[in-house]
Amino acid sequence: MTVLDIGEVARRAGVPASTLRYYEEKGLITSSGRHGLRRQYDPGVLDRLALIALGRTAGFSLDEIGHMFAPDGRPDLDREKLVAKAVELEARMRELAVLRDSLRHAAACPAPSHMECPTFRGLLRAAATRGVAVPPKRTPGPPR
Amino acid sequence: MTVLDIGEVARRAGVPASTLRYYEEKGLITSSGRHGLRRQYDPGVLDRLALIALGRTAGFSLDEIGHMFAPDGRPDLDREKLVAKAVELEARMRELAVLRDSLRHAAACPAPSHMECPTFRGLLRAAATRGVAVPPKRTPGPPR
DNA sequence: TCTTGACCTCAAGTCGACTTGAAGTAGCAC
DNA sequence: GTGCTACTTCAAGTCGACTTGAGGTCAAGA
Repeated sequence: MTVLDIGEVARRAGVPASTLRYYEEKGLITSSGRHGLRRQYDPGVLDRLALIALGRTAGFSLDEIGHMFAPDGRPDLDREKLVAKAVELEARMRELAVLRDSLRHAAACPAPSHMECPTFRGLLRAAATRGVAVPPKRTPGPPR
Repeated sequence: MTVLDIGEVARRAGVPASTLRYYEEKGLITSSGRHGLRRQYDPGVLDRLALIALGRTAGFSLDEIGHMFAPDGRPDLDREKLVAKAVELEARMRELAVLRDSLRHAAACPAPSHMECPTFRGLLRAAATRGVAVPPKRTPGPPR
């Protein structure tokens, strides 16, 4: 009954139509039909898009997210994977906490050069020896 | 006196030589000379690389990091930027915390389908309306 | 009926941070 | 003097997630 035009879905989900087409091509969403040329979606796609958005912010790739749907289209989340991701998030959070403290310290440190501050140097050593951690990605956003 | 061969620097800093060349090309590091064709670095480059690594894990781009060095090569960190980054990190951490809790909930939730769990749906709504947050980048690692 | 504007397809481009490959060179051990 | 090997340069390729552009279609409103 209530089918949504791609433009409507784009508006409601807050993503460009091009992204919807891309997701469809990748098999992440399905259009329920066409109105002329135009894709129509049923409202459930909004939940699905929300789940995709959620997965993205949790750091899952689109491919991984694709595997989170059962053939019938319902989410079929692997609970072990979820827990694993939670653990991963936690590690990342700890890293970020250290970093945040260090940044604050560096900002407040009275040493004339940061290089003369023992705390800062200690931090550097840690960063250097721990190997480069996974950097958070900057908002990709529309190029240009 | 003690100058380091590029291979030595690579080994000590834990980055491939190609990365060092790339950083040099970008103006992030400087080689102190050559031994034949080979780049030589003085030991200070290790600190600099550590600082670069640190900046990367804090989420600064290489370009931003490039601006963190004074012309004399000493770090010249803009304290306001550091604080701003700390604030940004904090926000990101809060996001991650929410996400972690949600993942854990989803993993433990007894509802037959996640879609029937009110908590999960609430989470989805949040993810959907908040707009897609900055996803953490996955370890880039060597392609292939 | 005509226009308009939102959609369509498909190929190619973008972004950052590197890596890879081909072809060449030079210091050091023998 | 010969090899080996670790370096050199330069251009091009890679990765994921999209976006952009050119050229085309079509339903609905005037």
